[in-house]
Amino acid sequence: MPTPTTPLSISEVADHTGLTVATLRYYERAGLMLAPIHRGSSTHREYSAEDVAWIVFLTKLRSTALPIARVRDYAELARQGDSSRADRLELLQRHRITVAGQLESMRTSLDAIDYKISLYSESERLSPA
Amino acid sequence: MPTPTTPLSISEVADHTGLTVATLRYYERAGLMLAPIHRGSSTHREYSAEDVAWIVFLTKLRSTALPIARVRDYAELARQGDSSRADRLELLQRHRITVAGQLESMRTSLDAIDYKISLYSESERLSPA
DNA sequence: CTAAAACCTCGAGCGCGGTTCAGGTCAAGC
DNA sequence: GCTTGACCTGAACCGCGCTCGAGGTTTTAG
Repeated sequence: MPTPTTPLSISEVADHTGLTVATLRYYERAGLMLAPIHRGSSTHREYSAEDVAWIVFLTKLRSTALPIARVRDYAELARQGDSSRADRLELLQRHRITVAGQLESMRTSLDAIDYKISLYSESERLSPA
Repeated sequence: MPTPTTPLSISEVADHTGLTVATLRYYERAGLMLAPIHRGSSTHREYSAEDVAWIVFLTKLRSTALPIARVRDYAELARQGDSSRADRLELLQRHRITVAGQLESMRTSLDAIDYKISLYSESERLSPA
């Protein structure tokens, strides 16, 4: 038997993911979900554990600055099933490279900022307030 | 004698910094420059070496996602001279902490993405195309 | 039964960070 | 001296990623 786990309301998912309910609805409209969110005998959304797991993962993609359009591409590929596996892998690998570059660039800039900070701290030491 | 070094035109600065001429003008209008760019016997901008050095540094601030409004704050402080040194240091240090957090969060998310990639690669290995 | 809280849709609005356009002025090469 | 390309200003416009508001329905607590 597959673990049933009672579905979550949109505000529960918001609490769990750190997104707002507005953002969750927006993401759905934007086609980022793997499947339309189930509505149980009402107009209210009921998120399954799988829905939530996907939202958590897509949030990680977003937090590494993957544009929403790319997340949608990924979701569309995923919806196409197994035949798209290679394409999905490639999308992630491409993104991995982009992120690595960003991290490196940020690290370099941070070094320059740290150097500037060290200059301030240095002259602070030499001529304290 | 202070190194005079012939001033640079806006497009030369653009080439040197990787910004566009439009962005350079936009930054100036937005109050990000330490001083208004000098105009030599014409309406054309003439960037000094100091101007360019500052633009390079502010670009590093921007590339670590410091909002333009904060860069302006920093520039305003710098214009106030020595009395603002402590405030400038604090601004940079605050930002430093923010960036460190961002880097850590990106790194964590990247790990999740790498894990996903490894899953794809793994099942690729088990059931190759 | 009722009132309040949570949910719904649709569409407009917003903040950020530039970018583009119109309509000129200026300067360097021929 | 004239053309051509770089430069100027001011203002409108854009893409992204949400966010908010209006107006209405549904669930839940008392």
